[in-house]
Amino acid sequence: MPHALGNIPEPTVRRLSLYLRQLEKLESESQPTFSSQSLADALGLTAAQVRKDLAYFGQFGRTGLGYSVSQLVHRLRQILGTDRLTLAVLVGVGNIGRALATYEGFTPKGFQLIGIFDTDPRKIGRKVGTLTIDSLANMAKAVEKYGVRLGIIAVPAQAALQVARAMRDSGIRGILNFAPVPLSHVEGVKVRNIDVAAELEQINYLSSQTPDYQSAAQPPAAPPRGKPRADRSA
Amino acid sequence: MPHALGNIPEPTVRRLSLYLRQLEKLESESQPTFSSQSLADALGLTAAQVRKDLAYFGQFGRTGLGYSVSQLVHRLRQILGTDRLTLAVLVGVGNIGRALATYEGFTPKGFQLIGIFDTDPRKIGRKVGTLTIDSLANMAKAVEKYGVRLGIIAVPAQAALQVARAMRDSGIRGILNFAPVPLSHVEGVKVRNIDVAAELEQINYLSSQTPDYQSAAQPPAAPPRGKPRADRSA
DNA sequence: GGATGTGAATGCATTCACAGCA
DNA sequence: TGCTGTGAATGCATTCACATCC
Repeated sequence: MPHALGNIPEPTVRRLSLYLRQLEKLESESQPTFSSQSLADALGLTAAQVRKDLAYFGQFGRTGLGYSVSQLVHRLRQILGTDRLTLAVLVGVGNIGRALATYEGFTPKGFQLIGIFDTDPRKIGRKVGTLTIDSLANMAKAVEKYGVRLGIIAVPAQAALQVARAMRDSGIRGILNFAPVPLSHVEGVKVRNIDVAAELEQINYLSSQTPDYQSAAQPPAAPPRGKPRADRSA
Repeated sequence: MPHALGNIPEPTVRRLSLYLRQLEKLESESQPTFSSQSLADALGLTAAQVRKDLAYFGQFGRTGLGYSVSQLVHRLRQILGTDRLTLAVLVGVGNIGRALATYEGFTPKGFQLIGIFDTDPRKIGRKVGTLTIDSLANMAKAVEKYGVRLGIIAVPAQAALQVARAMRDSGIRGILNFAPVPLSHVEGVKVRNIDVAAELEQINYLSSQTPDYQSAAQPPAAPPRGKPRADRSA
């Protein structure tokens, strides 16, 4: 049986995207197979972790031989839902919204932005890339009409919650939120928050905890002997 | 003793930013104190978790009374290093880079972009916001001169690793990476990756695992009785 | 009564270590 | 020999539950 799925730990799911990236690279280099060790090395993880992650959704490797790149690419795309086109809308065409609206990275990954919305009357009607900014009031209609699954929020903080609910109520299933308010607990829709300022705070904290790389001009204080430790931050 | 610090779990650090956000909001509403419960509710976490997190760096609450908003805001800023100005540079002025260069969210959080760099000769010399795009070759000089701590990478995937190393070698301590390559294991510098396409994949996966909110017009299948569960995604 | 701080218990994710297969 | 798949062991983070104090 092709494994139950359904119960994969979140950290694993997060790594699947990384695996897919790396395997696509191998595919473009015509590498037919890979080992858990080689993939782990490329990403700074451990081989056991890679194996466990992949084993969650079936037995793909061949003992002694490794995994087939193309097979895994196929399966990972299936799991992440990028083997077919997924539609998305964007709300909020400010700085970040504009950048996202013209981002070329979506299409090759199986996502397509089919509508961009704002409430500012001065913006409505303007073109951004190939899309024309529409009134937020028309979002629900578009979502229903095209069966849009994902929403991207790039509005100011105070408007975010309201937009998130509107998206959910119109049938959207998942939200990527760039507004600096955590929307994780909005009921009925999966949200992931990207907060640039908060990320900077994190790095600022982390980097103040570690010694200066410069001052260790010598090989940076030989790692305290032991198996490679995976770095959690990713 | 004001607690050892130095050993705070990463998930906790990530939440500190959220706490700070929320407390700044309370401060602007002139709320003098808060309880672990109220903060937890606002963010979709549990009270015990908030208490544990805060207890990592001292005893701030008063039994029976709660915590002082202003005291905690002060301390959190200290910990996250946003009580003083932190300088950053940006490399790669494409779509996303341009948006970040004009993002107004940095300053109020204690970060300041002091230089933007690119390798494209057609871009060098152009102004973006208040800054003028400079040649990447001049980055190291600027970093040393001003003691810049943080770097933001917004270049194409294949250039990212090289830029990261250049940043590290010039003395930068932490990197926020928007290029779709994981740089987590670059030695000598703390990296956090933001990969928009990967985040969409995550949401796409997660949202395909849960039932449709619409079709559950009834109270969505009464949560299987139990204490509130914190949502990990944040 | 209300709310903190914290050991103890639980629950998960990671790592180990090895059997098994090509 | 090389490398997977996986139970067992470890290591952490979360949650519980309660002593403690205003």
